[in-house]
Amino acid sequence: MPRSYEDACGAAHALDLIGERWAILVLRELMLGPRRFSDLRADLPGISANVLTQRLEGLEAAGLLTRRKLPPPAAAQVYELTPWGYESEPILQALGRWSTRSPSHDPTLPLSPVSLFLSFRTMFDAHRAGDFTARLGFRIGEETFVALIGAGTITAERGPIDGAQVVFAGTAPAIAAVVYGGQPLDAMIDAGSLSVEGDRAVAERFVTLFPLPPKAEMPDIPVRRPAKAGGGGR
Amino acid sequence: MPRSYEDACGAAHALDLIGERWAILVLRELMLGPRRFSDLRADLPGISANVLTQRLEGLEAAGLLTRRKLPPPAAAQVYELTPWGYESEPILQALGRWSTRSPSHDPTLPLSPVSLFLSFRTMFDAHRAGDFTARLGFRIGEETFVALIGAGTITAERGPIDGAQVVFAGTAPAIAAVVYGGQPLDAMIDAGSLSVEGDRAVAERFVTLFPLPPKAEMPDIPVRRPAKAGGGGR
DNA sequence: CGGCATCCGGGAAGATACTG
DNA sequence: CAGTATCTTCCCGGATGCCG
Repeated sequence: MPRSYEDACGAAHALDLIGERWAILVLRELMLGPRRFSDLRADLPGISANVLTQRLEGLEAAGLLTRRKLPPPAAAQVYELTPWGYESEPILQALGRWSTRSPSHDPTLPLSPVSLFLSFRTMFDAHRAGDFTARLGFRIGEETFVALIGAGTITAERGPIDGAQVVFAGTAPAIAAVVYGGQPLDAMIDAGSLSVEGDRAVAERFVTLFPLPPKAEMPDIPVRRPAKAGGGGR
Repeated sequence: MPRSYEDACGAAHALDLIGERWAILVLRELMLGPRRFSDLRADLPGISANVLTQRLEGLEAAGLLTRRKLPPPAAAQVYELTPWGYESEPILQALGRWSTRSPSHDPTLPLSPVSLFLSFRTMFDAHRAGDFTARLGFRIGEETFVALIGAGTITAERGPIDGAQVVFAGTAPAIAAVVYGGQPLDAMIDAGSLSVEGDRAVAERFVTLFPLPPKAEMPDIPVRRPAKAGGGGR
């Protein structure tokens, strides 16, 4: 572990383990189950192969994930979080919940499917859901996900969409635009960005269950003078 | 903001704002109220002045802190979190709570006073406290802090120790050794590492209210072969 | 194709020295 | 005390190539 903070504070130690660039986002992509190297790379736009390799090695050495060989014929290797690795989800939730108040957040950026479903877990409002009960399916690319709502709780995970009352099909950003961006479902469907099959009323209700808090106010920043010569060297 | 993750995920955006090295620890040191540049530097062992300057500028630009001039005679400048900045405490708590299960955590490292009191807020166990009520004072160096326990909640903040039933005096690591390290209060007092004045029974009860979870199990790491020649280059 | 190594350029972090 | 300037070191990110 190069460059530790050398600080007994728990937060500092956590950052020793997962504070390097991309590390937390790698955890995010593994939070809904094992993935392959190229899956991770595809859903972490901008990461380079060598950095991903380094992070996977570091997280493995820290005991946060293991690598497993899938049984033949799919002789691929997959990376999977350890139980302790899965326990890092509250960190992702705290980061995500806090940043929704950021005035500089840009919701038009790319969004991975895993991010979307973790955001459902994070932003679900039990009070708004009341005694609403539903089983929703989502088809995003080749993958399917299921959300189960009931008793004021939500589960959101990878899984088959069989038995869902309603199935959304589209990209993660398109679904996010409806749930978080206030885009009307009709408009998205008419535009061909999204398709919804099954109980439309359930779909309409679902998209109201994830309210965002108001943006934080930005203080005036009194102008910073651009550094004006002086100072020494060695 | 150089080097953004370009990802609409809330966690990724949070890391754009506070993911740089030291940034979260700067927030930590400001979490209990305004501090001066040299205070921050003293409690962030290892940070260099220019990096601290950069972080303060970045966090100010992001709207997380403001700088204020204290009124004369103390014409010093202080850095203070904005309301939104204070709202980042759950991130610190999630990091800290999660890392207590790390097998590699070293509690003998240095610990700042602010870290200690934030850890009280984080690790307080309401169930263990039951209907225990107390007012505790802490003297650490030149600073004093107060913890108030009652109705299954705790407050821990900077403040005068007047009216405390018991006053601890010592370093943050010494107090942590008793609360988290299982060191008996008597032993620490006899060794001169700590002094306790006032109601000893209250002190003894207090140090039992912050239990640590069990360490995570480390998976076997199947040996990584140390790279065996080959590979390319340009 | 998946995974990993190596080389390179740029930039952030760390250490040190100096200024107002 | 509160920073700023400079130098060095190391990490990140992109490109390329080898290997199973």
